[in-house]
Amino acid sequence: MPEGHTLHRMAATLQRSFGGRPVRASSPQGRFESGARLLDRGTLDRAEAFGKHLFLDVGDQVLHVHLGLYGTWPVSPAPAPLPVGAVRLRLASEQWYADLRGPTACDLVGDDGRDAIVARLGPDPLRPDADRERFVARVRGSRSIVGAMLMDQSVIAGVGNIYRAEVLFRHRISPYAEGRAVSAAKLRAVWDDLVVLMQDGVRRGRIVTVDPADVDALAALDVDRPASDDPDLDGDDDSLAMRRRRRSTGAYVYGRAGRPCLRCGRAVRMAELQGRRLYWCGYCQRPPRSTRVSR
DNA sequence: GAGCTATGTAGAC
DNA sequence: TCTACCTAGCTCT
Repeated sequence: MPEGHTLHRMAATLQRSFGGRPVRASSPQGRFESGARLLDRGTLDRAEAFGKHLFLDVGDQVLHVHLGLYGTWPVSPAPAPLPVGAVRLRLASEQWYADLRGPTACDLVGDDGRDAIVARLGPDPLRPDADRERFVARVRGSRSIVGAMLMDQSVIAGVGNIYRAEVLFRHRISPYAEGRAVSAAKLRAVWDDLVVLMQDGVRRGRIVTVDPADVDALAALDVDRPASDDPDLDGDDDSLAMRRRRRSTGAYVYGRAGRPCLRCGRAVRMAELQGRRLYWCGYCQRPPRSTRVSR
């Protein structure tokens, strides 16, 4: 779930639900008991995200949360039920409660700790104070491949595996192109696109990278077999069988290994890069002649 | 219900 | 480079 848009949305939700009032804090799991005691009955002054990091100012404490791969922190209407499973931190008010589960980080870091974390991060496309040119200069000044740089949080904060794959496809950039080989104009276009896509992700609460004009064509590509092959598929489009068949991920290339590229029809490729799965179209995103390597 | 996988990162080696 | 973190949605049986 959590790329940068998730954290920005979460910050806004926490601010809206708990902001300006004292909160009750507890650690039903016990692993954050001392921290929760320091937060308890403090007022949430501000919740904000930098990249994939979330910071809450509660009283004189600064809470730092990173959800990692599978952390969650949904806000639900009170009354809070008895905690189920490993709830690292529960925030509660008369109207709302929020159970934090499975985070990579949940610590009290203070202002200095927050500054140190933020200083490690590159510009975040979702923050109005972000410096696009810092991102462009960093990529242009490197021989690292752009597919790796987009996942490097010190280069650009908040982008994860889905936005990486999709934005590179949208701009027909090979993930294996060296940063210095990508033009500044293209990198500015990538940044501007990420701003739009990620803002949209904050609004919707999910990642949508396929242009409306392409949605139907892509969904058609991702139906496993034509409906005529199977009498069970008769009926409306929302039949269970149809939904099971429709494998569309809502992405151009992410999660579509082996399926046809919408633009050229060739199979979308997948490779492991730094322990993460990388998806791209080997034809639409082929590197420029001068830098081409066999892949 | 079991098993697999994932939008991530830090620390050990 | 490998592993821990230890959730939740999906697929398979």
